[in-house]
Amino acid sequence: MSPTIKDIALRAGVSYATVSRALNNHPEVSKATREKVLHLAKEMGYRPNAIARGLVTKETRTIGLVLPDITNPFFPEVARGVEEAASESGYSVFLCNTDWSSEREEEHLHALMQKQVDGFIVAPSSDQLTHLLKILDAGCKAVFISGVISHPNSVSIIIDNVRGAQMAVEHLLKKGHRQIGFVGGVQDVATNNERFLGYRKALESWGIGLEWDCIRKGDFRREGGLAVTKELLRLEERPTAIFAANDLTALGVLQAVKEEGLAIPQDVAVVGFDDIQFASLPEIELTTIAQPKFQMGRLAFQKLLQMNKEDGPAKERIILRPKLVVRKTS
Amino acid sequence: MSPTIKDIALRAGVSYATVSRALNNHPEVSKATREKVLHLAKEMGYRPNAIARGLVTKETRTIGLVLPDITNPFFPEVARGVEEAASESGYSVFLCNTDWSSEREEEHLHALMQKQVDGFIVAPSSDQLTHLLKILDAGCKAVFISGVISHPNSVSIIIDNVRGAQMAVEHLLKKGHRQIGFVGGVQDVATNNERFLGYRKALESWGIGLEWDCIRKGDFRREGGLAVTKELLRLEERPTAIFAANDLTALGVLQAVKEEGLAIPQDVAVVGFDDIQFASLPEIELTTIAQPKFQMGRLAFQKLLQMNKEDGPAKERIILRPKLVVRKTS
DNA sequence: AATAGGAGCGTAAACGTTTACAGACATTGA
DNA sequence: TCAATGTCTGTAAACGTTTACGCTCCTATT
Repeated sequence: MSPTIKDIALRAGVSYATVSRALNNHPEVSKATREKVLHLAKEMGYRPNAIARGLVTKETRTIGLVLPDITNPFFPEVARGVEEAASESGYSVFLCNTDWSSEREEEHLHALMQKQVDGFIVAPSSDQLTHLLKILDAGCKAVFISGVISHPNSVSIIIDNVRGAQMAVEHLLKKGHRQIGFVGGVQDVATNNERFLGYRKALESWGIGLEWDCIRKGDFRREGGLAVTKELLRLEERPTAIFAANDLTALGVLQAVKEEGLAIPQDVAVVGFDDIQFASLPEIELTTIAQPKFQMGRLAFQKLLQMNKEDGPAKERIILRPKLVVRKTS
Repeated sequence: MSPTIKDIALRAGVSYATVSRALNNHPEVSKATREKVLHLAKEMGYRPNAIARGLVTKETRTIGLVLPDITNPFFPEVARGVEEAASESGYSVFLCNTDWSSEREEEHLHALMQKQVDGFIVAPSSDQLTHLLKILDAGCKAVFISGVISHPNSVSIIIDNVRGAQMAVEHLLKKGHRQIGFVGGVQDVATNNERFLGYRKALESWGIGLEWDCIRKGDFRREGGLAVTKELLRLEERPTAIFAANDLTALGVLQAVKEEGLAIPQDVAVVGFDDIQFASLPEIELTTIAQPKFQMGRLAFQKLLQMNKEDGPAKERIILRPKLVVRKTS
C-alpha cells in the first residue's frame, strides 16, 4: 500500500539499510545519496511505519494517560497540558477513562502495557494500588497525579491536599463558622482522604469536635453533592458552611442550598476544591482551592520523559502549593 | 525482559508457532498442549506484544481521536462515548488536541498515520479539508463529527446545525425579539458557518433583514463571547436577544450582559448551542440546543469499527436531530 | 610505493508476532 | 494390509524497521 523503505531503495539503487540511514540523518551516508533518498521519499509519499520501528527500538513514543473522569473539567485541563507537552516532543497519548473504577483502571493499564507505551501518567481511581505497583515492578515508568506512590520507577506530582483543605476550612472558621459540613467524593481515593484529613486538622486546631452527622460522602460529581447536601440541610443543627471535596461536588452543594430556599453565603457558605474554569463564572463565583492543572499536566510529561532518558531511579515527589481563591460563596 | 512466545515454547517443549496458536484459540491445537501453554503463560506473566502483532496483522486496535478543544465540555462528553465504546471492543484511543489549528490537526494526523491507527474520529478544526481528504485517499477510514466530508472512506455524524440554529432563533422570534445578535465562534469552521446560516434563515423566513452590526465572531470560548458581546451591547440599537454559536460563548455573553448591568432575559435574552452540563446549573439555566454528545461518541466508534469490518465503501451521513431546551435565559 | 585510516555502502540479523505449508502420526475404511 | 483421511505440530517466511559488522574504495601519510 504505502511505500516502504525497500521501495525507495529499489528506485534509488541503494540498499534499504542506506535508505534507513539517510532518513535518520546518520552521518555515514554521502550527501548525494542522502539527497536522492530524501527526494524520492518525499516524491513517493513515504511515511515511516512507527510500529515497525518501535519493534526494534523498543520505543513507541507513546504514553498512556489514565484518568478517573474526563468529564470533570479538572482532568481535561490536565490532559491538555500533557497532550501539549507530549506532542511538542513527538509523543502521542492514549486517553483512558476509568469512571473511578479500579478494575477498569487495571484493564486499561494491561492494554497499554501490551501496546508498549513508553510510560504512564495516571491519576489513581482508588487506593487500590497493587496493580499500579505491579506495572512499576515490571519496569514501567509512571508519574502519578494526585496520589503518591513510592517506587523507584515513579514520580508523584501532587498538590498538598491536606494543606489545601485546611486552608479552605480555616477560611470558613475565620469567617465565624463553627458548624462546618464536609461533602466528600468517591471513597478510598487519596484525594478525598487527604482533603478530609485537612478538614479534620483544621477543626482540631481550632478545638472544634468532629460532628459525624455533618460528614457525608458523594461521588466527586454534581449529582452526589446535590443529593447528600439535601440530607445535610435537613439536620436539626444544619451546618452554616460546607466544604466540598471538589468543585463539581460544590456545584451540587450550591444547587441543594438554593433548592432548599437558603441564601449563599448568608445561610450557608460553600468552598470547593480545584478551581475549574466554571467556578469563576459570575453566576457562580465559587470560593475554592486552586491547583495549577495545566502546568501539572506539562510537568507530568516532562518528568516522564526525563525518567526515560536518564534512567536512574527517580522516586521523586513534587508537592505543589494550593492557593485559596476567595469569591462570593463564602 | 518480559517473556515472549519463544520463552513459553521453550518451557512447554513445543514450537513457538504452537504457542501462538494456543494463545489465540486456534482450533487445530490439542487440548493438552493448549492447557499447558495457557498455564505457563499465566505463570510466567506473559503479555502479548501488540506492536509485534500489529506489524503482521496490520491491525493495531488503536484509533485516533482528534478534537479542537478538549477543554470545551462538549468534547470530553463525546470523548467519553468514544472511549467507552472503544475499550469495550478492546481498542485504545489516541487523544489529540488541535486548539482549533488546522496545522496542528494535520501534524496530529501525520503522527497518527505513522502509528498505524486503524481509523480516525475527528471533529474538524477548520474548513481546510485537503489534508483530511488526503488521508482518506490514502486508504484511511475516518468518521467525522460535526463536519461533513463526502468520501467513500468516511462517514459523517452531524447534528443538523442549520436546523438547530433556526430553532434557537425562531424561539427568540416567537418571544417577540426582532433585534437578535449573533455571536459566532472560530471562523471558517463548518459548525460555525452552519449555525450562522440557520440564524440567517430564521430571520429571512420572518422577513427580517440582516443587521451586520449585530453579527460578531468569537472563538468558541467564554473569553471571546465576553469581549464581543460588550461591543454589541454598546451599539445604539443594541440587540434584545443574542444567539451564541456554542454554550461556552453563551456563558461569555451572559457575563457581558451582567457586567453591563442588564437583566437576563428581560433586557437581553440568550440562547446557546450544545447543552453542556453546566448549562443546566440552577445559577445559569441557559436556554440552548441540545445534542446527544455521549451517543455521538459511541456511534462514531461503532461506525468506524463497522467500516473496518465490512470494508465496502461507507460514505454515510448520519444527521442527528437537535433539540431545543428552554430554560431561563430566554 | 606501501599502508593505514576513513568514508560510504551492503549483508544479515534482530525485534515478537502470525500464518501458509508441509510433515508426522494415528485412525478409519476397504 | 494398504491407502486415505484427519489431527496435531513444526518450519519458515513475512511484517517494516534499525543496526552491528564487514567489505570496498579512496585519500593521506610515511
